[in-house]
Amino acid sequence: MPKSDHGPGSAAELLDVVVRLNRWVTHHSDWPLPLAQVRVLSQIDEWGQARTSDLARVEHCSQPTMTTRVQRLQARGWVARASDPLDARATMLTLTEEGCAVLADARATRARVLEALMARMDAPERESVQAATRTLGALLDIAYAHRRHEQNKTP
Amino acid sequence: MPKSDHGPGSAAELLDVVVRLNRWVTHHSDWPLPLAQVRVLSQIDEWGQARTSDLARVEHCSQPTMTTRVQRLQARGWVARASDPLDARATMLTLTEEGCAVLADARATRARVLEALMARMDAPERESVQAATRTLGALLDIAYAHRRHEQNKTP
DNA sequence: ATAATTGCATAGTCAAACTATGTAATTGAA
DNA sequence: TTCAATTACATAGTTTGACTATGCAATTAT
Repeated sequence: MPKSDHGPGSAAELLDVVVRLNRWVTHHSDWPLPLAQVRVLSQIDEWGQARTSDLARVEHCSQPTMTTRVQRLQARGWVARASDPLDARATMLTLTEEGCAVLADARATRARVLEALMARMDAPERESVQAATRTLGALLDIAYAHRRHEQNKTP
Repeated sequence: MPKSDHGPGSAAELLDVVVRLNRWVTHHSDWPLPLAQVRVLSQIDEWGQARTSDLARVEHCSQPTMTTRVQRLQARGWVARASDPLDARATMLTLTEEGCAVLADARATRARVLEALMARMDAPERESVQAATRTLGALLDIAYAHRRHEQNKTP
């Protein structure tokens, strides 16, 4: 039993559960690739296209670090670069077909681990999981909507 | 819109939501400490006490790496080591009072970010979030129960 | 037009992870 | 019991990878 504990239904508890679910799935899906690279692929996929500096910001790393990461992904043929017609300084990064496939594979590998768990649930429990997914999705929508209100912060 | 997509209510979607929620909270709570160290504290807290090699296993790193991490935590006075009376080779790691406080602080910092989000929800929505927390907790219970059945794997 | 800014790349330093190996304690077999 | 095998952890040395500082080219502002 953990020493520290928190009330039921609290935000802290949700975070705790989310972190542990993440960790469990990561632990039980052996994936040869560095997770940091997969996250970059995932971000580019989410945005359709992205700039190096944007990726550095969301990945919480410096811009040179992201530059080298992207170079590695490009060397593997998973990311393509095209110059932005509106701004010749910037380079728009997109996923290649192979990059999409690798990302899909990574996601499927992780999903299978979770599916194996859900297979041990009965129908109403699985329905609860789907409801939970929708609920957390709604929470994320609020987060992303909220983000736009605070984009002018002091650096 | 992302190129790759998956069906609603699927395990993949749950993982996606969970990862993004995690990332959003991490991104919006500025914490001066390396997250890897907090995760170690969290694991020791979860187990009450732990060995270096156990922590290395769950943290997906080599044993020497975990040794140095633990040494850093011990140097900060957050982790205490005691020799296992049943096995003089092993050292049992526990959280100190300060370590507990640091961990609680880290969790509270992250929780506040999520609470700010939930404050923008109405009562029934918050109730849904609590239900989601319980559901994912149940999923984790299945995971942890399942773990005991596969502890004799081929390395 | 020129200064300031922005986006990315490169250079160099440093922290941190890994492999290989060593030491001490425990377990098992002859 | 005694000696080999195993286990838990620590140490040494190498290498990967992240950061700061800086440079160059394109863009924006005055």
